[in-house]
Amino acid sequence: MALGKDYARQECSIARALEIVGERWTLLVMRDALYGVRRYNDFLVHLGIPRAVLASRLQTLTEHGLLAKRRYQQSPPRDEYVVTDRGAALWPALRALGQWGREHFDSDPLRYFRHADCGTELGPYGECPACGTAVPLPDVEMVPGPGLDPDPADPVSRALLKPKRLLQPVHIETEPAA
Amino acid sequence: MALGKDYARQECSIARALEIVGERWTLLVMRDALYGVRRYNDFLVHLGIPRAVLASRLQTLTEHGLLAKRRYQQSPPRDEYVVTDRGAALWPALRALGQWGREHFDSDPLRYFRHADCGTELGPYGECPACGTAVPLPDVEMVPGPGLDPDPADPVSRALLKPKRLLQPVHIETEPAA
DNA sequence: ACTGTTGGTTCAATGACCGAACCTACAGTG
DNA sequence: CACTGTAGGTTCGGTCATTGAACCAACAGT
Repeated sequence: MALGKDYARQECSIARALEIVGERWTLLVMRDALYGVRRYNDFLVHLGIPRAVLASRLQTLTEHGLLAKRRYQQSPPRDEYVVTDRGAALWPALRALGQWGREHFDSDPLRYFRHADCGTELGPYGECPACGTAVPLPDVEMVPGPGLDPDPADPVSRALLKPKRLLQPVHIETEPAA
Repeated sequence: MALGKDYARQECSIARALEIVGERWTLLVMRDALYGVRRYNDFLVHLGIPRAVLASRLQTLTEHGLLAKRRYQQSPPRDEYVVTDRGAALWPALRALGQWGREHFDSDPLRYFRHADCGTELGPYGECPACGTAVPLPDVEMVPGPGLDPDPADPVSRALLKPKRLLQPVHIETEPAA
C-alpha cells in the first residue's frame, strides 16, 4: 500500500487505526458507506477511484470488519457492502475530520447534519444540543448545504442531493430516456 | 504523494481535510506535535520515518498553517515546529480516531487523557464529564496506560512515559554516561 | 445473436516511499 | 589547527502502491 500499512514500532491507538483506514481512499469509501452507498459501481462513479483500488479497499475493510458483504440478489449473484457496528463507530472520527476541514478550508458548508427527531443541527461532537444526547446514526439526517454543486454529473451525487438519513441506502434513479 | 493529494471532484469537507492530512505519516506527525514534539530529530527517532518524508511533511504542514516554524537558537540556526491553532483544532479528530482504534483493536489502553484541573478522565468527545465543558489542550494531561512498553528504546518515547500536558514541549534527557 | 449491467482482474507506466549516504553549519576539545 | 559530534536537512537508486485502460465472466433482455 502506498500509505504502507504497518506503522511498526508505533505504540499508539491512532497508528493502529491508521493501519486499517489510513490508506488512500479508505476513509472516503467509509464516508460513502455511511452516507448509504453500498454497491461497487456506486462507489466507483461517486469516488472516481480506480477499479482495482476500490476492490482492494472493499476487501480489506471487509476483512477488518468495518463492512460486511451481503448478497442482495441471487442471479446473477450480486453483493453489496453494508456498514457494520465497527464501521459505524468510525463516524465520530470522520465527522470531526470533516468539521475541521470545513472550518479551515471550505467557505460554504457543503452538508448539514441534523437530529431527525427534532430537526436540530448537531453540535461539534455530533450530539444533539436540544436533546442533550448522542444521536444514533440512523437518526442523523443529512441535508445539502449552499456550497454543493446543484447539478452534479454522476447519479450518486445527484441522489445525495436529497435530504436523507445516514446508513439509509441511496436510491439511484434510472435515467429517464427523454 | 503516495496517498495522492488530490481527491479531485470530491465535494466534501472530509476530502478537503484528507488532502492536507491524508498522506502517510502526516497524522502521526501531528499527533507527535500535539504531544509536545517540536524538533526534526525528535520526530525522526520517535516515528522511525524516512528523513526526506519527514522534511516534506513538516514543510507542507507549515505551508497549510498547521505548524509554524520558529527559530529557537541563532547559532547555529535551529528551528522548531510548533502547533498553531489550526493544528490544535485537529485534536478532536485525532482523539476520535485513537478512541476508535483503541476500542476495536487494542486490548490494553496505551494512554489516558485527563482534565488536569480535576483529574477526571475525558469523556468520549474529549470533554470533561465532571466540569461539563470542553477542555483546552494545555489542560489535557496525558498519562501512560498499562499497554505501553515501560522501557522503550528511543529517548522521545521515554520522555513520553511521564505524565505531561499536551502541547507542553517534551524534555529529552541527555544520556547519562554511566 | 447481440447488447447492456455488475463486479471484478490484469497489465504497463507513473510516482511516492524507503533507507542509506552525503552535505552544511556550527560547537567543543585538545 | 584537526577532529569529533550534533542538528537539520538533500540526493539517490530501488521498491512498492496507485493509476487508467483494457479485458473478462455471468447473466438479463430483446
